[in-house]
Amino acid sequence: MEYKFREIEKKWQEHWNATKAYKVSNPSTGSGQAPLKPKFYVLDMFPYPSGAGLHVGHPLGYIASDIYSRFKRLKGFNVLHPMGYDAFGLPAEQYAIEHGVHPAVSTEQNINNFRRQLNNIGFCYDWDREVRTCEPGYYKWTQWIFLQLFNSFYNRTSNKAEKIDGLIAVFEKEGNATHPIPNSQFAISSFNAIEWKSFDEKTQQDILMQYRLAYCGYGEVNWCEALGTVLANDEVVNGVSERGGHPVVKKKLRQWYLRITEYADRLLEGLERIEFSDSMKEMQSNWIGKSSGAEITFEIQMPPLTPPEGENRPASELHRQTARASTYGLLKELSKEHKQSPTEEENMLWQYLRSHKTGHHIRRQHIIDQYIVDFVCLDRRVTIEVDGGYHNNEEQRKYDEARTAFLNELGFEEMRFTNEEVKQNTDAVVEKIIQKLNSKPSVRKVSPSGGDLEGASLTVYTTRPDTIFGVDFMVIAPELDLVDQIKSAEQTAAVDEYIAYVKSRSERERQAEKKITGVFTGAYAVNPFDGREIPIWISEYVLAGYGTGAIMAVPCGDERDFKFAKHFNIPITNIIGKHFNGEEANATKDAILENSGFLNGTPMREAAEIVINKLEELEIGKRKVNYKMRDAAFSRQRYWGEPFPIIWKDGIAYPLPEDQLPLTLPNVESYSPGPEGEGPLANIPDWIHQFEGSQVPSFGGDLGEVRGGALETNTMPGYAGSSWYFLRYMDPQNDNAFCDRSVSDYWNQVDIYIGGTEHAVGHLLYSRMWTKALYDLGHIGFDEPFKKLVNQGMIQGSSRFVYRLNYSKIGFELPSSILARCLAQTASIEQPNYNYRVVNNKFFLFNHTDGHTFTIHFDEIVYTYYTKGASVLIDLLRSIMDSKAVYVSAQIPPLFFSINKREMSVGTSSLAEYYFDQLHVDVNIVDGYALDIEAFKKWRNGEYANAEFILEDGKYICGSEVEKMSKSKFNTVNPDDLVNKYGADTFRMYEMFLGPVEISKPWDTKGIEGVHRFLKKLWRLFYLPAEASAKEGDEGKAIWTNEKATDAELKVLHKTIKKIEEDTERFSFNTGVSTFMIAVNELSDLKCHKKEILEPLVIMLSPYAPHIAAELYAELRKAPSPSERAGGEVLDASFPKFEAKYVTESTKDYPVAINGKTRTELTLDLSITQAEVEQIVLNNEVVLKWLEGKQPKKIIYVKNKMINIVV
RNA sequence: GCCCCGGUGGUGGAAUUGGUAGACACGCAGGACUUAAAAUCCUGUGACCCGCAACGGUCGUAACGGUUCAACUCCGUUCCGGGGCACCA
Repeated sequence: MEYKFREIEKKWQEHWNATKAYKVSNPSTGSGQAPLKPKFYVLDMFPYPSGAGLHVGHPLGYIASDIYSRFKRLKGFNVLHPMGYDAFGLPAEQYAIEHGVHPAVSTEQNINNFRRQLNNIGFCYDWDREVRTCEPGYYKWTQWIFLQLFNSFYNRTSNKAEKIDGLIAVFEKEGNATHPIPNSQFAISSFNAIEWKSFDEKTQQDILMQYRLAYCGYGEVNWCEALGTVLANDEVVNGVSERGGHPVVKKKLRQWYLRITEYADRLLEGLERIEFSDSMKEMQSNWIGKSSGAEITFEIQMPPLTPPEGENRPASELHRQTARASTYGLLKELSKEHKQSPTEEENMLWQYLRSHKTGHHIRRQHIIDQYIVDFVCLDRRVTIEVDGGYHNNEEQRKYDEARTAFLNELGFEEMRFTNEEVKQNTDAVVEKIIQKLNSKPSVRKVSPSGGDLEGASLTVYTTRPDTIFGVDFMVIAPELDLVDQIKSAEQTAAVDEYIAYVKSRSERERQAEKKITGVFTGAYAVNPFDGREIPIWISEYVLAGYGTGAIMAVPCGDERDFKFAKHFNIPITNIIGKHFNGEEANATKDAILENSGFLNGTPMREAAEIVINKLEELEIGKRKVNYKMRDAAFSRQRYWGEPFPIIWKDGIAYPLPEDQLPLTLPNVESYSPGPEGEGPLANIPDWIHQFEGSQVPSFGGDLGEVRGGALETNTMPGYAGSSWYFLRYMDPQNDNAFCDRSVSDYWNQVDIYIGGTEHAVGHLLYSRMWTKALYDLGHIGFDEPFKKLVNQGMIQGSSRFVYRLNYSKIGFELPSSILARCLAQTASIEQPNYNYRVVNNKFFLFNHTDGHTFTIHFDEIVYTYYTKGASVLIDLLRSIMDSKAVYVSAQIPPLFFSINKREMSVGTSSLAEYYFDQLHVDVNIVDGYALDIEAFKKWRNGEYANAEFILEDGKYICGSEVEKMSKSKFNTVNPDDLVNKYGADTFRMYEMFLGPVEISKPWDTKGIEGVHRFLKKLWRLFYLPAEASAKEGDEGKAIWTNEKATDAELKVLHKTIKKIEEDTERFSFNTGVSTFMIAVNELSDLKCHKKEILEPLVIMLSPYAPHIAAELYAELRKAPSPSERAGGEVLDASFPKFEAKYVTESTKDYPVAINGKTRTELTLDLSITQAEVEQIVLNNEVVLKWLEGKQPKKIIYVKNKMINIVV
């Protein structure tokens, strides 16, 4: 029998399909009996079913995981090894836009194609567990989990996600004192219980939105008006869209976010408990980017105020810091207390005065000199007091009068109200206040450009507060509103121009830019410690989203700041003495500080603490732990994604009740965005308003019911469905829960997760966060999804290029030189009778003295010269001249030059690059580097059917480059073709044989023959090859025997068992394959056809080459006598057991080195001692020769390794 | 620019913990079998040098430097390639 892989593979695939051989059952379902086997969960990263289908790069990881799954099954585990599709995504929508095919349709087709291709390769997936994120039965639960996140907040005290109802209860009892708002920029920072209750629903919900794990905010997107879409960063190149080159601008849109930042510490901590590679962990922790330092507030320089008499403080402090230094410390505490326990009346009034509601900025419990006032508007110099009953007594009145007088002196006018007034006539009181405020002149600081400087200050985050005296300039992100506020009149034009430039830049470009750019705003900040004025710049390298969007630049200690200072000639202060050489920055922490005011002489390492303490004491800064990671944007202005189960009414987001899920995606006619850049769903009013009129329960129950408003029109991003899919595989058909808790308790974490490093910081962080949130909320019992991660390298494509002469780039020079050369070669054209000149930069116009003229196109000159040669060109010209007829240039076919002919034809390589278009050509019509010209002419429906070629050595040699494997680069190799030609088993083993799973490498089909030969050689251990049969009818006879194996054969077997087991366990499949090859080579040499050896070999091989192994195993077991046949398939066999006794050796061939260089070999007993070794070695002929009579200094003997003699 | 990974014969790669660099395979060359081809088998194959030959020598893991009895492996610097950088998945 021959190795007929097609028959065998088809037979077994059908058999496994029919017998549901890969069906995996859950402990509590099915027949009910709990599996006795331990579980093992092997998972591949979720594929996106692209229209291009599977190429040979995809199955690399799938084959690895398949081998591992089958191996674990042989080892006695209940293995979960599912597959499904991350089916929502941009490409399908893009395809829909371009071809009008609904994404659901194209996605379905793509999936079917994927699945067919996967089945071809013989994977052991339990297809009953397949999931697709775009199916309502799946995204129902994506939406459900979103609602869990929406209805939760992160409790920083208990350090976990909790129901937001609990937070509301706390607010009602004690305000937010114990749960500060995560977003420090939010208008309301703190409130007490009374305040909370006095807020209207909108305000309350706005506040709660600041806590929710899934929340709504605003973010900038790349908006392309021409394409009518939001673009990804990598779709924007140099400020224009990659497709079409249309302008792209930043646009602020309402976006959903996930509050992943609250999990930053736990995501870091969790890394210690999972087996990811160190580099992967490093990438994640770099992404999270935890750092500690300080947030420092710098006042922005004001036009000088007249200081009160006798006061000698810097003007900059006077505006806001109105307290007297001597009593400030005491009053500060008192002020805080007052703020926390306001009287009822004060609180009532505050609700009307806060947040600029009066049109003025009002502060409460503010310290002015030695007094605390209830409210003050510093701008209009008005104080407001709400008096309680005790203000009626005489002593108090005197005190109040003195205080009023004193404040008047400082320029403040005082307003007094009684509690009763406030309580009974709040509106009138507020009205009075507003009138008063409006009537007073503003002492507001206005920047020269007209910007409002009231309260303007600059907060920076720094990890090096110790360098505060080395700050020579500030850099703020150009997009901060503050820039408009502070820019000076002179700098306005420059600033605006720069901002326009930055708006056109992607974030990536801004970070990667080597060129130093920036503009001075004209404003100055004031160093709080020495009053030094520091110029404020804007530059693209500071991003608004990082830290506070502003940095303090210390050029002597930071390379980037240093270069910036040098470039713009900003003087540099050296605070680190000899550590700074003026040539480059030095980020040392070892220096003793100089030029640093009160820090002079302090080591830097101690200074940071001192500065932070001082900042906190002066209330101009605070200790701060910062994360580079930002909250994850969780919405897309797209159609093909999960709709949000959210209804908007009056600016409040109401969650859809769970019984309304799934909220299904409607059909659309067009995929263009809504009028304001919203997603395409905005164009379907019927869908948006489907809950109009129906009642939607609102929050908490006690707020009553809300009549439905409009549905959210954004959709969820690609990572929504993929952040939790590994849970759905466990319980894919469950309609009552995303995954039954008992089921997830059984399958638990993914034991082995296989995928590429490109997901290092996206998917892997998001799914870790979702898992932690689901864990916190009690839905699952583990908080890390993936116990062990194996990285898979990319299989790159080796692209081939052809070089087409670009006629449109041919100017006057090249054809002229060709013409000149030809004409010079021959006198046969009567040159005196003809002259020629160039017309339209496209033609040569020939003039004969007799008046005859004709023109010939440059292209034809060039084409004729290169394809037919100089003499033909001359003949052509002459015949035109002779005929004296009107000449029309011929149609010129495309002309392709073999790679090495380009440069030779045009002179230099840069000219070659200019004149020739480099085009990708399908690698499948190139043999090595030589183009199959006939196939090329038929390629792309004969687009190049009439092409002509300039060859070298009779061949067209292509250019090549290693690139990502992609259909658009025509460098994909389809696994189907290879499976057809060599079989799935060969294909699987070859992919593994290419090299380590985790290494990227270009695909090359060449070596696949070797693997195929190996399988054929294996086959010949079982069946007599035709040519070896002694007599007719013997061909393909089974030749295995029941003879007892020899020691040598057993040694081969057990050596192989050990190595295969180790290699498979550590994912070293390439060495595994070569181990099989070695074993088969050795067994062939031994002429071993013994069942005792072959059966375990076949079992070991079955994870790698399941079809051939199944066939041989089945055949072995039914022959030679039927009585010996045992039941069971190779799938459920047991992995053979290694026995050391067959492979132990008593001697070893030791390499003997002199000074580290191996000179000879010695076979020594393993039990030999150092002294014996020395004796033997020193009597060895080769050793003696190398010693040249010298005494060895030392003899190193490492047992079972080597011997080294040091001379 | 920042972060991570990689670089070994003509090619893919092996060397698992610092211990004989190049396993296994492709390709190539030569040979056997054959009318021939395919298939199969055998031999050789890092570079250079010496030699009739056996044997032997020198160099060699991107480049340079260091640690060590010993470095592909550890450390430092540089170069090159790949991945990621927040709306590709």
